[in-house]
Amino acid sequence: MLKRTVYCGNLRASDIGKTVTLNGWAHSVRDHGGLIFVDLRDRTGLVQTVIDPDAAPSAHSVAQHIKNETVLALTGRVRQRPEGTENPRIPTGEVELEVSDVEILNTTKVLPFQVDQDTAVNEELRLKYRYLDLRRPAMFHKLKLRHEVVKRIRAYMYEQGFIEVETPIMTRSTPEGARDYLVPYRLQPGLFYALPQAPQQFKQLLMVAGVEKYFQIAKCFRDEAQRADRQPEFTQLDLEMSFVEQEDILGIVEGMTIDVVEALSDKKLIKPFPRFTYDEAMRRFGTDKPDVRFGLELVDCAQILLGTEFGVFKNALESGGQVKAVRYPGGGALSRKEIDDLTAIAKEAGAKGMAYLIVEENGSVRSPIAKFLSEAEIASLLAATDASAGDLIAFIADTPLTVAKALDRLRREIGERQQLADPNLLAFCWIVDFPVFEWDEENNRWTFAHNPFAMPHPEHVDLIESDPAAMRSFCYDLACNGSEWASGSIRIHKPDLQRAILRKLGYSDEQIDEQFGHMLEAFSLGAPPHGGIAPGIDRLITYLTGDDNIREVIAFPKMGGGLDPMTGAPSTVDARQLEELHLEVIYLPEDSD
RNA sequence: GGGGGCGUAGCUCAGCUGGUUAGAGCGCCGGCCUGUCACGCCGGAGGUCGCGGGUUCAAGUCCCGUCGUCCCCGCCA
Repeated sequence: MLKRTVYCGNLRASDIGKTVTLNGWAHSVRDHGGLIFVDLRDRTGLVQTVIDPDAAPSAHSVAQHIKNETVLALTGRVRQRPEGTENPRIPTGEVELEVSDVEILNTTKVLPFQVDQDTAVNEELRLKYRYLDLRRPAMFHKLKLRHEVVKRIRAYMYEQGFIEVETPIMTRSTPEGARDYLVPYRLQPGLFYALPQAPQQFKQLLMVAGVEKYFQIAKCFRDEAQRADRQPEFTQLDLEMSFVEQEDILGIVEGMTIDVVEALSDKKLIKPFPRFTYDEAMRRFGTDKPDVRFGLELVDCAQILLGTEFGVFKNALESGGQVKAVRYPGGGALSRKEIDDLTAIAKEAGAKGMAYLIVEENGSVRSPIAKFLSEAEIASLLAATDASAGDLIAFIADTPLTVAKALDRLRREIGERQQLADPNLLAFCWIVDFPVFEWDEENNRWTFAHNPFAMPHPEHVDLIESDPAAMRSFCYDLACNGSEWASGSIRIHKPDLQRAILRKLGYSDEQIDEQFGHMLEAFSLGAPPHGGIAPGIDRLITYLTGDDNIREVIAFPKMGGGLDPMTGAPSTVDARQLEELHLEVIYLPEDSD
């Protein structure tokens, strides 16, 4: 085999005159009957090669069999392209390879789809032939970018004194959180390992072990329904530090994020990252992961509507609810149907309806609810929402949670429709001081709002019996453009407090000892104060590439049901395997659910 | 579990209010072509219109069911 002496994409005018060998794939072939042009591609890029029947007759006869994606070794002399035939669209466009020897290393059948074009291809087909999909330069660049990001993150973490430690993939199932993937235990019937949803307990135990600064590029597994930004297995930068406070963790992650984004992309950042408490984010944006690339903050109308006669608003306020509004710039031009669509979005979020005011060009107001409101109320509402001619103001009156949810949806919808968000901006922002508990209406019990290991604010610890909902913790999320990308907390490091929190979550002491005993014991054996965070690597890459689907930045992702059309996983297994694992598959009748 | 979109040639798609033999571009096969770069020109092959049922003189088109996939809700410490 003719072995490569240089990569295709690296050839430049400075190489003119050199005899080189290239290895790669035929990206496109242009056979003129006489001259044959082959654009040869390797992972660095393309270079044009020319096979001349007069200069190299034997090479030419072999080259006639070259088709797209034929695997080649080409030897020849690098030369300047004839004047007027340079290709300024590719970096190697000044030169070409004058081929003297052609070796066909492998041929190809008809391709399931063309790799030399950027036209959209059905995703299932791309995933079935992912190795072909990844040959496309745009896909390779994503793999490469991901590599650069992880490399840069590692360098940053090493520089900061972190130690990289691997934690087990086969571990113990945890009762809370997402559904676990289970691995049957062969040596004893009925026992299972679980794949980790995160290395949470291990990293805390590494702090007890005195590692002090730990990180890992960690695979995590959650058996939950997929979304565009969720895969059953995904990757996090998992980190934990001892003898630190919240500020130390935020500083490390903010510094790392800025370093990576500025080194590896052209995206703009807001520095320093804005910070909101959870309560403030909910009040101003209706969500704990706001897209702060645009304004349109929620406006609380309670003060204005204190004495209102409008039943819907009045009832909401009197029953402890809220009336809040969001401005839709230019929304006055919406048709009746478009307003109905907007209302449907609010209803899908749980709202009973959506009231609105439209400001006409002459300053008058058009609205189904105008007749229920006084002129003073309308004037105050317009002033409070900063409304101007052509705007629509959408109102939601309901419980605080529903108001927040509905207006968050509306705000995002408006932002998207009006293209208010700068696509070149990565607006990271911190959300801090999450609640410790939230009330689970469905199951009539307290559940944790963030994670069960988060340290409550010390001044709130006494509220655990009197007002658990008011307790706040040293929990923090880092959001970006409306999605969550990192989540962490300062942890509880004393057994008594951890036990008290778990009790409040409804665990009996027996259950606590059974499921968390090893943690509590560790905390009683000299656990240092510690905390950590875990940013999502896959999502970070999509921020940098602009992809809206996480599958685009994962080499071998899974489809919706967790299926891999390339390998056919998941698959059935031999009866003998099942027997060894003490498992029996039971097929329930169709309608048994 | 629920809602919505999509499913026509190897790939990407068009196919109107149902009406001759279901089309285009790319790819593939054959021929021509010595400066192209998505080379060009000529010719050709290739379709159970996802699957099943129904309405109709007639279904890619309308209806019902079903399967696959994508997005969203639920779910996701």
